[in-house]
Amino acid sequence: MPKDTFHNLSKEKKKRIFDAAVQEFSIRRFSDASINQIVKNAGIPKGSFYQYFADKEDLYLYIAGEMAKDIHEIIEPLNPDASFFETVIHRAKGTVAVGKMRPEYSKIGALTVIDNSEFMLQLLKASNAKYIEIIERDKQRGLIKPEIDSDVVIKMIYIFVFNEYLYSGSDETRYLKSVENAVQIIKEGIAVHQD
Amino acid sequence: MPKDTFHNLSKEKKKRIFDAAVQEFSIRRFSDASINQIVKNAGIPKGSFYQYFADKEDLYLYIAGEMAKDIHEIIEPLNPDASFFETVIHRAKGTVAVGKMRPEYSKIGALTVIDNSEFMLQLLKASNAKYIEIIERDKQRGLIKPEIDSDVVIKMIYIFVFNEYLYSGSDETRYLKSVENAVQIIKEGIAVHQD
DNA sequence: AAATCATATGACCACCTGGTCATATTGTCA
DNA sequence: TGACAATATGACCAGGTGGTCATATGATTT
Repeated sequence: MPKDTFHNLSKEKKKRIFDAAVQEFSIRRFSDASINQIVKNAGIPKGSFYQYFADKEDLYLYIAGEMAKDIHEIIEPLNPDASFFETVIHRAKGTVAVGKMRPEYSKIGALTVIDNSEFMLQLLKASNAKYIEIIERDKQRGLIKPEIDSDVVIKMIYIFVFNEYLYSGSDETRYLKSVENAVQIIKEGIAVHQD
Repeated sequence: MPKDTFHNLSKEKKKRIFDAAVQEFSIRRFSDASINQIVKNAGIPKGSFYQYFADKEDLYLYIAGEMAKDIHEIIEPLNPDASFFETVIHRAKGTVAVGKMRPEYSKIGALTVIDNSEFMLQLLKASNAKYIEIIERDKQRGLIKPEIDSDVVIKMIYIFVFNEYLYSGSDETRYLKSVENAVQIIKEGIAVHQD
């Protein structure tokens, strides 16, 4: 977490640093993002950065936390009883909605998919855990075949959703259609069909 | 393509360069691979490298071509009439087989999935084209629902297969099981079910 | 042997990275 | 005002990158 010196900064300066970091992390994945670039964008001296944050990971976690708050406000709440499939579509729509208001946020998310650093792996594992829970819950509810490997499903969807976003550019319609197609296929594949 | 000076080299020297490149490309994705490291591994001067190849892309394409020849010999031939699903499973088994004889080859393949450079995008597009054809053919044969977006299917599988390989480490059993699970799900999702 | 051409070589270039640290500046309290 | 602590600063470091090029060596031809 950021050091005290950072929290003591003026709101304006904190925002400048936040914005600079967001910009950099939305262009380059975490592993490739440059601290030099961030301090240049933020207009702060290099030495000051290390006065505020321990290192790049420290900064990233802070940024991720702040983004999560913003995103939470942008995305409309979803009925917690929604099925896994509904949840995924909702998430994709959320990505698009966020992408409209904060294009960088969605890009930062998408770039996680092509970062295989140990740091990112841990982060993603934690982040996907709640979706695994939803799948397991839907198995209990008889919505998803019990023999399905939830880990495989999550990975397929997570990886696809973000890869597709990464490469769709700004064509949101195409993106949502792709995701819906993918979800439809997986739904057919894992749902319990009532005859 | 490599310059004449490269082709004029002794077999031994060519092999040394090939091996060094394979080693580097199996550790770092194309974008991150270091020419400096390659010339060091190969024991050739930096200047000589540029005597042989125009740049890193030139080298990569050469390596990919040579690898393709080797792989073709390792993987047992598949009945060209095999369904798309059989083809994918066959490919995954091929990846494992290659991984046993030439572990670096499979790693190089897997690393393509986390490289979003323009160069790699073009390469993958070309490489996935033949699978798209197979899907389209299977639609004609009544094996796959005609409304399915073959592009989406290919991406889902390609991305999953290589991501999974990247993170499965050396656990081949787990890897093949994951792929089979994924293929099964997608098969359920896109196949025409005969009742 | 001399001249010509192909190739080999590594020092060098500009530019980047993450990180450090002595020094300068500012704020706070006595 | 003086003393002390907190913070700001950017020059600097070691190590990396892709790429160049003058020079040296070797092979061929005249």
